[in-house]
Amino acid sequence: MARDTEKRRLELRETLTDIAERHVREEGTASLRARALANEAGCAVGAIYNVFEDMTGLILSVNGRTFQRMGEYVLKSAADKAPQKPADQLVTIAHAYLNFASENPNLWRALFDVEMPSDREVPAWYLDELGKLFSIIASPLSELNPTADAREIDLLTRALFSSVHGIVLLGLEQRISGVPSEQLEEMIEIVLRNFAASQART
Amino acid sequence: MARDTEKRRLELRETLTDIAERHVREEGTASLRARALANEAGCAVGAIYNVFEDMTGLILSVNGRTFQRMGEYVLKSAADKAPQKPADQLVTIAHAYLNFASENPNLWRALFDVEMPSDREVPAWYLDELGKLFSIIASPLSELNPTADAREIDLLTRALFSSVHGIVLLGLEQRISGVPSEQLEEMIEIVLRNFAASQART
DNA sequence: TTGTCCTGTGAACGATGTTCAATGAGCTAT
DNA sequence: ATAGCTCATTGAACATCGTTCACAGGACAA
Repeated sequence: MARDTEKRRLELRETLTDIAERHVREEGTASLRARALANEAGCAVGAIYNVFEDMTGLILSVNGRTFQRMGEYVLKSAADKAPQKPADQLVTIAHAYLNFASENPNLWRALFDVEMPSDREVPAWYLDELGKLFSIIASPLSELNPTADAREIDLLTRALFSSVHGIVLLGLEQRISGVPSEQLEEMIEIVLRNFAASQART
Repeated sequence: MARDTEKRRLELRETLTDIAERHVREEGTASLRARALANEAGCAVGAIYNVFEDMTGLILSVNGRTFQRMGEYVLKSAADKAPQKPADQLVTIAHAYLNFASENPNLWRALFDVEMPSDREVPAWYLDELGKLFSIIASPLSELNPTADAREIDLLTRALFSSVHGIVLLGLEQRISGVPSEQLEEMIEIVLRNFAASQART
């Protein structure tokens, strides 16, 4: 019996995540409604709270999938163009990140829009996924600068990721930056290549 | 009579903006309540809507002040250290931006958190203020690269601003990046100096 | 059949931003 | 001074929202 309900709940979790994912993709996180979800899933509103802690938990579940897909997408992009010089790898990775974000703007934005009540802690897998992204960047960086120790590489990784993230973020917010998306690739390339060039001189 | 009500409304606008600014500074945009504001201002809830289009309009009013103060702060920081070489100017400006953001995290975040209904347009002064920030950056950039045309400078400006913005953004979101704030200055400096060095070689 | 769990239910709750009929203050004309 | 009119202000009412929890009803053991 216990097994049975557990299975049913797992299915409901997945069904709800499916529906929520579609909504977020099409309309963004802000338009998620508990009642609409329950309707489409054919369950009661309360059922959502049997399976998720709250709406934020559901969004985190959607974000889990997005992180997964984004990681695969970036890795595949890098693999498809391998072998490349480290600087080119960085550009490839960053462009893949930009591409994923512009093709899935709402899902991508949801990754960073989650409003966490200060008491609630970020799930461990969330930081894990971010760590994976970082490690993809760290690899060509170490190659580019073999003498740097782990702490330096870590710092550079976060700096570069944040930079590219910022360009993508303000770039997709077209109402703020007004930058056409072709130029975003150029901007990313400028920052990364300038960085790589200086790094090589060291 | 018409003059009188206009004056009264202007005062209410300012009073409400005062109160809202304090709330945002202390608790963030998410904790703004129309009823609480009306209470503290000693007016009816409806009065808010006589003076602002909606809550978003009020937040925009707060953001106007923040933009103002931030612009002055950044300019003053640059002036205090003048004269500097272009690369040093860029670092000074970026550090000032970081400083302002970490000293006023909630107010700063509010600048970019405004959720605009897709139909409503961003106020012109909003883009103006951003333009001012950009021009502060563009100046040392032109000096650094005198042969670049306006379009190139514009691109570089947005790229650098977005990069620094990204570092500040993910840096202040300590639960995501976990980067101590001293290292943020270092990260910014790395990106900017590497950029400036490559630029100088051109 | 009866009794005992336990699970899913959905009406109810407490907030929220926003609206709009009603109030009343202040000005004008007599 | 008084009556009448205009219009800004009001705050109760409305529509929604996420979230809860007393309860109904099904599954299983005795």
